[in-house]
Amino acid sequence: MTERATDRFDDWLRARVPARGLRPKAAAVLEVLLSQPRRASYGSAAELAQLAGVNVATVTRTAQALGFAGWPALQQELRARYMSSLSAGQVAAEHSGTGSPSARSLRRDLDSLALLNRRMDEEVLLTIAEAVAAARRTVIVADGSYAAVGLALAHNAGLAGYDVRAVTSGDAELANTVAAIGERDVLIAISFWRLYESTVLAANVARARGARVFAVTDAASPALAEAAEQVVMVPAEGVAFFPSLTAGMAVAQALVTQLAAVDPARTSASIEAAEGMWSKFGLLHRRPSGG
Amino acid sequence: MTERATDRFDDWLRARVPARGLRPKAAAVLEVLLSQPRRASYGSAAELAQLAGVNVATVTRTAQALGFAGWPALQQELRARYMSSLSAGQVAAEHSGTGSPSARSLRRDLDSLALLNRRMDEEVLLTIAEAVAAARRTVIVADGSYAAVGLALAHNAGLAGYDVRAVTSGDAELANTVAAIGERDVLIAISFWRLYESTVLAANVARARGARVFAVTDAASPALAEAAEQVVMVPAEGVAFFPSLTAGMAVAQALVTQLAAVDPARTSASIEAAEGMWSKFGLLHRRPSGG
DNA sequence: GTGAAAGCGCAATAGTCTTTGCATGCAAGT
DNA sequence: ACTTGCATGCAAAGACTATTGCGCTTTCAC
Repeated sequence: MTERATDRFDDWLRARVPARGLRPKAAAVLEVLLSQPRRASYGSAAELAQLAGVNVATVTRTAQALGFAGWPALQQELRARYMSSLSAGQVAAEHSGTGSPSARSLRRDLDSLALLNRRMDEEVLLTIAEAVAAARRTVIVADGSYAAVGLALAHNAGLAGYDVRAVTSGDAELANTVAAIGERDVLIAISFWRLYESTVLAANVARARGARVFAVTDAASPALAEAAEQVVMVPAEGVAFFPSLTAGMAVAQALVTQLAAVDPARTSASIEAAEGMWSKFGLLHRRPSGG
Repeated sequence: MTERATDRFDDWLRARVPARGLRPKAAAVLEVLLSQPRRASYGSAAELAQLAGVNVATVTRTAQALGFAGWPALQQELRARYMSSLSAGQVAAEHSGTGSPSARSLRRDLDSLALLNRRMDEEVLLTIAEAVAAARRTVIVADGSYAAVGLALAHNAGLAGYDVRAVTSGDAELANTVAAIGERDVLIAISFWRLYESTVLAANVARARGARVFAVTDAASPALAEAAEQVVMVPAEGVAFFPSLTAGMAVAQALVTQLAAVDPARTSASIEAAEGMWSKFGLLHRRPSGG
């Protein structure tokens, strides 16, 4: 299957990690390699270093630690693997558009979503959806711009009839909410690009309290992966300075869709109730059924 | 099919050939570009020269003859074109309704994004970006689950150094904010599926007060289209009860990317300042750089 | 057949990228 | 508390890449 292509890419790279493991900064470099293969396969060592938040030298040393002669050697292998994982599927395309930043951004998101589509393991999403469905309550931790994804997830899950709350407004609220987490609860940590200290902390505390913890991220940081039962990897590479939230949003959407399928009756009832309320409050401009 | 994608790629490159044609050696270079795009997009000018049986200098001159500054410039365009022609093809893969709900959701989003990519008029995004850049302040109205898109837009635009605020917490706040809107302001209304009454009202009031009004929506409702100077149409069809926010998020991302390109210096400075603050406050788990 | 013009390779130059030696700071163990 | 070892950043060195000026060679016109 096509899905295996990217898996092979990941596995291949991970298999080269030496027995004694990787130092923190080297691990950071590896994360970037896995989460942004395109950029890594084209860019220079210096560019990669900046993305990983390390010095250029560390990139070279990481390449050597992975068993390559240096960065160019690693990059060459990377190119071959990544490209073949891309072209593994049917290649049919229609592509037009000029090089304006917005057009490039759209194209990039399309690429990322294609990558996500192939890489995504549905089993993981199913596991998370079932956990949320079974939970007493679900808390979503999402800081920075990722808050948007968390909010969307919480909103729609709520609509589907589940108690899902997004914590997005700072450490104080986060502390209070985490304090109330218990054994029958679920915590989902959403984090792209930069990992906030408080997110890791919240995940660890929740885990210690017996809650089930999941993570949605663009790079499997050891700190987060350790606390999480399952990690959903999402490409978040953007064309400008900002990581793209598009693929993350697609995952949120997929998760809610899966959640809605766990107990269709419950979801239908919940949505019907919500629609009733909308009408009652006169919120909508054009009504669902023209009423 | 593959041939179609390649045709596009070929056409684009051939269209850049100057009127008076190419000299023999330059034609040889072009031939290699067309027949081995992968190698060309990764390799150096010297490698390409060897493949074409010409001198390195000829490669550079051919790039210039094709209207690029030099080989690196040509290569960059080549990469973008070639890569997207490859991966956009994944979109055409398997339209079947099989698979888990989450997998279907991802596929649907992928389709939507492909559609968006084809239909999107970059001119509109450019217009909006420039309006926001020129505005004293920008207000984003986004209720319900669309609030997520609005928040993402506001957050990233803020990071890029512009005063963009999302109003998402109800009619009271909306009323207050709209009351402060003036001639030099911009309002962006985001609305999918359901159109909230208050959104239409806000758009009309802002328009009446002389602000520039734009809309992002999945269906051009007359009420909103009337108030808006430009309407961005976004596919938002989901597989379950919920409209998908993925394509909307992609538009937000594209918009911010375009905005960041309006005044790169301003954006860079703003982001640098933000990064400095993150370090100062110790928010991040893995720091950008140990320095 | 001769002169002019243009293509093209050679080689020098300027710039960039990778690697490595060295120093520093942190952490673990005595 | 001191020492030792290791990870990491800094900076210099070395290698490579792209571009451009220069001159040779081919081609076409008269």
